[in-house]
Amino acid sequence: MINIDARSSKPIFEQVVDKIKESIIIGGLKPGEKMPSIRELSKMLTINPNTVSKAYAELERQRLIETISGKGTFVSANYKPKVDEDRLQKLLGVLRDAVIEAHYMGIDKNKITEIINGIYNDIER
Amino acid sequence: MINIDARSSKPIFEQVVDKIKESIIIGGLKPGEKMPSIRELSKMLTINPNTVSKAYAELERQRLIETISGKGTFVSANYKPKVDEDRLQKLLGVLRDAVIEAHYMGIDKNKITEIINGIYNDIER
Amino acid sequence: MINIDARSSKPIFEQVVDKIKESIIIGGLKPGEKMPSIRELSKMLTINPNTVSKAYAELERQRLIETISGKGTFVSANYKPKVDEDRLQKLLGVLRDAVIEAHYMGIDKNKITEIINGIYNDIER
Amino acid sequence: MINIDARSSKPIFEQVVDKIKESIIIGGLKPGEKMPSIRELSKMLTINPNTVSKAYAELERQRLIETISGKGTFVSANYKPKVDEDRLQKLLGVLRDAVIEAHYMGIDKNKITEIINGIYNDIER
DNA sequence: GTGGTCTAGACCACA
DNA sequence: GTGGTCTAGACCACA
Repeated sequence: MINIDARSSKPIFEQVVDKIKESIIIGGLKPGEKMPSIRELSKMLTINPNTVSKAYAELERQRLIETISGKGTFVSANYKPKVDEDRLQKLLGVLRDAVIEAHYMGIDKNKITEIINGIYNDIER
Repeated sequence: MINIDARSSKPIFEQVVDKIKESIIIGGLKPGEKMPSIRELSKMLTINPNTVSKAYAELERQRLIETISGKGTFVSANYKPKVDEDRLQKLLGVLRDAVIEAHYMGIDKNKITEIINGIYNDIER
Repeated sequence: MINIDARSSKPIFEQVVDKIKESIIIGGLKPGEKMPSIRELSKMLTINPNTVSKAYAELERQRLIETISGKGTFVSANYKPKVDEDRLQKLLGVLRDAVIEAHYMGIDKNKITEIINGIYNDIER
Repeated sequence: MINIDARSSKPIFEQVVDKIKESIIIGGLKPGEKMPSIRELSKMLTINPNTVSKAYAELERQRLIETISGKGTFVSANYKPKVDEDRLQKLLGVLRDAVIEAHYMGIDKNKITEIINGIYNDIER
């Protein structure tokens, strides 16, 4: 289930994008499966259809979902990982900042490793 | 040295905050050491003094630096890690999103662990 | 043979129109030849009959095919090129946009000329 | 100058994108130069700011322009052509369709070559 | 029913 | 002043 945190500084459309990406990994949404329509999802999340539309557009750009004209939106059946250099640099930056942030919270390397392991346990089966 | 990327989507004041936090960990800035004044740093980075001011305010809020009126700003000599629940949750969220993002780039758990190790090697001595 | 890409942003009926126009040029469909019925073609392509109907209507409007009531639909035997001003302007616009797009992909005039030649080799005999 | 054709089937935001791409090639907009702000351009074209915003977002995605937080949007100083396979296939498809369309308008290979030459004369100096 | 586009209007953080 | 996000509401082509 997708739950939106309106107080978060992360934009709503981005929360939707991230939650859907997570759902696909966890298996809640399966390759080829039909996504809820923009109108349906906007009602489920009580957010504006335009916001869902923006999230879907971003997911389509990343090739995670595909739109079939007049029929709806579907989880891509054949996603291929892409090694975009810019995205990689951004990821490295985010991880670096996270490690620094953790340090000032008293979280050391061992605890970070534990956390990462926990995330993988949570996501993979 | 601090280098700012004006084209980044990360706000400049946040870049300054993060770079200074990194400097303190790496040891470029030492506990008790005097920080450059707002005017000095704004000239060094060719950014607006208000932006530096905002960064310093944030660092002070986090107790990483201290301003002694009439004397200047100093790296805190006795920083104590704080485990604010909100900050912790945010960190967990960032790491989770990073792992998901990595997954779609074809970066698996082993590579993430390598990357984390690399960051610690880079930061700690 | 006609292959339809449901994921394409080009509407299916337009794909059908374009493929048939191409078939006629290449010679797969000859002047005077009987076209498959709407129902037949819709089954062959596994698309909605309404969609084929729309495509046929467009082709008939362009005088490329003719329906003889009770007998079926036929490739026009005596097509005469028309230089509709609107269509010409549209074509010029499309070509201009294509050249601009090519430019930003690092494709120069010589390569464009090669590509155009390749298309004519592919289409004409 | 950018002029919008409201009756065109090409979406307004796409017309803006294409016109700006053309302007950059022709030299009306130079690398590093400041773009009109979203509000300014929306007034100039008498279209909604959101529409301009969408166009700018697309141009930024294509790395043709860059946003500097709080300062505005600028033409990228160091654009590097990208050879995205999907974009290339789309370009080939567009050119193929254009050639077919031209054929039915009585425009042959020689005339197409003339037209292409004309476009390059118009665009390059 | 489906997604795509557009307008009008508002709010916000950043510099 | 600048761009980014979001809502409300409308219209449209496609299947």
